[in-house]
Amino acid sequence: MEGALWYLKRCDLFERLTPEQADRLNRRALVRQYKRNALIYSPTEPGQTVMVLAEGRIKIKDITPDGKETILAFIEEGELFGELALLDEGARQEYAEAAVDSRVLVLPREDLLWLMESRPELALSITKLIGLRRRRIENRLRNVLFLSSRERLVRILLELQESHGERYCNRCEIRLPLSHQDLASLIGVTRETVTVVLGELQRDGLIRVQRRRVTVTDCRRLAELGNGILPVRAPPPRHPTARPPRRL
Amino acid sequence: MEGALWYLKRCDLFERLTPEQADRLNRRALVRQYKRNALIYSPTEPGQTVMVLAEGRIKIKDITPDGKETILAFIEEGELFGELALLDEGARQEYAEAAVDSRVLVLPREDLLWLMESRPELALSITKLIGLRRRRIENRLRNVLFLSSRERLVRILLELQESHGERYCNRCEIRLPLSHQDLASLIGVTRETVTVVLGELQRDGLIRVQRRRVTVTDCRRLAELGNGILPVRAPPPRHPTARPPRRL
DNA sequence: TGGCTTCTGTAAGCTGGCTCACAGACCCCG
DNA sequence: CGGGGTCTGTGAGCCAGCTTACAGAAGCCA
Repeated sequence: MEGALWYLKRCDLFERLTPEQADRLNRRALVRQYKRNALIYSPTEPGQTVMVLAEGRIKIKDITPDGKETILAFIEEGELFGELALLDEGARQEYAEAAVDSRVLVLPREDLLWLMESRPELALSITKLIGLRRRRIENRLRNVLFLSSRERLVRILLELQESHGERYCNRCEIRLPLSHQDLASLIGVTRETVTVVLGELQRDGLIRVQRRRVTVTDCRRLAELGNGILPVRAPPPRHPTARPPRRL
Repeated sequence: MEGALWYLKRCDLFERLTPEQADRLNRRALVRQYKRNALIYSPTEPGQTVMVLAEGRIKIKDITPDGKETILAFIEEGELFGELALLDEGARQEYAEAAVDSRVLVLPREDLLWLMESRPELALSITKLIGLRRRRIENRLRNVLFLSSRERLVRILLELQESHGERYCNRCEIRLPLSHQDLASLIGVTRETVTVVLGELQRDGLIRVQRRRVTVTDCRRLAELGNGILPVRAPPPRHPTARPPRRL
């Protein structure tokens, strides 16, 4: 019962609450645990709560009736999610699932709305959060509309590196379990296409691909590719006379 | 100079301002006029103002370096736009242009931020606005990823009818000048594809197409198409023995 | 009122990415 | 430690929508 507060305080949004505010949230918040792949909420469920990720990683996604999946976002520790429940109690329109074992703080929307009323600067922060995510989605839309699968893949890797990467000099580990299918769902292509393009990028020495794990091995060059500084090369001839260079 | 206030009051967001609030806005707001196709702001410009459309129609769009265009939204009279300037003074990332001759109320972001601080319920309304538009974009993304050009066109027509339509029973005029290119930019296909599909829909008696003008002539059936109640038919055989039925 | 520009209509041919179909690698759990 | 899921790799064939290329219609303005 006091765990909630402890987690809350670690989230930038909820620094410096007054004692009453902290107390109310502490009384009303819940901490929940989810195993990898467990469902946290689903699209038809009315949004009555907003969540903060205390520990783990969350995948926000959507699935069509015929089983095709889009991933809208991955949530990092300390981030808010399910925040559109603040707009109204309508259906969530998306799934949230634990990408790894996770611990989640659940806040009733009324309490957060109440808090926003009493703390305008917090309300503004949340507005900004929603707006920034909107910009991100708008960008995704642009990418889907205008870029080839290769370019989209490069950009999503850059984006993931930015928000979920651990940087060492010119290399960067993406701290998310990422299957080819996940990447495909992020950029709107098939798994097979991702497999091929990842293979090419690896051959070019830009990234290292392991099972459900991607490491950017040349951040600089990848960024240049993504920004159109380097032309995004067409795939190399598929059957060169010599063996393609191996890279471990 | 007192025009500003008059326009403001007609916008739901700004009802019931206190005299001081009204006064401050009135002093700081500007009214600007734009001719059809005039540019209101552009992507690289830092966002220092938020706007309310007093009269006319605004097109929010984006263009790639090689000239391909997406339309993100059309703005109706009384609606807010350029609202992401509230997040930060970063680049706007989009164009706003007058779709017809328009009159726009320009509010410095600081004043609106100040107003949001002093009126939590207005801050919340703006948050909702941003959030609702985010949902709309998320939907667009889903559509682009998962639907055929035909289905996307049907859905965008339904959406436009909802937000910009004038309804008479089972028919509905879309009160926007809409070229085939515009529709193409809304759903992410080429103009030629739109021309063909519009032709089919017209032949099926669902819509009526005139120059830069679309009328839904059978709202009910169109809605059923869009919701997957009716199967979204493949195009009819292109060269039937008999002439295709003419409809005026 | 005539010329220019924008918008619409049509069609032939091409192609990036999808579908389908396996095969082998890896991993977790019993 | 073995067997069934899950993930990755590859390739042949297909197809929706793009590209390219015109042509006529409709509005605009000089």
